[in-house]
Amino acid sequence: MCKNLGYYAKVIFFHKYWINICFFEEDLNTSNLLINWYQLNKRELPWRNTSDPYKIWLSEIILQQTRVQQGLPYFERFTHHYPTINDLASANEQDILLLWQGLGYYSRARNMHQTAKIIVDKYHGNFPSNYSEIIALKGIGEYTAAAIASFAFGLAYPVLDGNVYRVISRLFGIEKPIDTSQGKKEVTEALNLVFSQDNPGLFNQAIMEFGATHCTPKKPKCSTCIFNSKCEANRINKVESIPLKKGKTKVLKIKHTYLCLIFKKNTFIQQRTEGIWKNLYQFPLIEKYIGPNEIAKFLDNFLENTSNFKILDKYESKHILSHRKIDAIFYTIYVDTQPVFSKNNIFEIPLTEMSTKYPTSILTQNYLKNITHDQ
DNA sequence: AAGGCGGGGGT
DNA sequence: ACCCCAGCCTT
Repeated sequence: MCKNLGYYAKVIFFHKYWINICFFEEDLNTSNLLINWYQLNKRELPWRNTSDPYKIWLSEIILQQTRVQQGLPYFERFTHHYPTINDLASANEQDILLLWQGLGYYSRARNMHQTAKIIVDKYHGNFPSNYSEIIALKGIGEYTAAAIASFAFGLAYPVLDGNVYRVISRLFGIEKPIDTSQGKKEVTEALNLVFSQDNPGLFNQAIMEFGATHCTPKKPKCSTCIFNSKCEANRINKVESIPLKKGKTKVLKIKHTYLCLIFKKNTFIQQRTEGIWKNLYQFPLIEKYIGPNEIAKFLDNFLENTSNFKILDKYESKHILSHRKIDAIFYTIYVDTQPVFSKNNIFEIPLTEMSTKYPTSILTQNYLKNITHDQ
């Protein structure tokens, strides 16, 4: 009786997809097909061979909006430097950012550090084991909470990431844009129909792996697919256009000029305090293009004293991000007297420490590689 | 609901 | 060029 009520509720909600719903209600082995496929085709990954919630959490934070291939070396680095959550909690943020350097979305590292300290202080180093406490932690949203809950503690929460959006929307032929609340709701309901309450962790791993390596965004392997006969997107020949997104991330074009002043093997840097690359370090920045003949004027603005200078190098580079396109110029400038900056957030370090002790953006790292290569 | 937040790889 | 990736947070 209850089962019937649930069934009709689903059919009513999915009136548009009712044929598929009936099909999936009858065929209860969709999750089994996925799990069987997974056990035959899964990649060997280090975080799959542990039940340590710390390692699982660490891997999930690293993998947010990040491909396995890119995150893998970072996972190895972090588990090597910080084998337990206590090690991570007692580290300082600068060292953590240094280890995170190059991975992007640096708020992940800052939030991870904050959460580690909370788990040590409030939970005595034991990762909380229920969903509501897990999702309350900084940097953990619906996806990551479900992943940790199912992988580490065997709790029945389905994960919904980019892979799952794609697999489910194609399987059910959902054409509503998935970056709308309506589209998200439809995918969530459909996911609940095929989710395995008995093997939540295995099912979650399986459907994500299937999306990552088989039901891929471009050129999915439909001809050898376990769902070839029941995939609605395949049936109506819309695999390439599903899932649909409204999209429209606009790219801002901006120009940066960095002044790398060098005085007796030392240089001068500042820490960013907000926005992109927050808490990372950089050479003094002017947020527009400065020509070589304007350098004198800007040095006067930056410095309280005057100095003879010589422009050693002009390094130009373009840096592409998902929401920025930065045209940057780096000037390498030798000065012959000790600079005194009028801005007090600029401080002096040995130039060689810029690439070893201070976390910086890839943009700055590319410049550093360039000048050290020249010398 | 929309926009900010990195960097790399694929097509 | 554009799209996407084991998303989250703020407004």
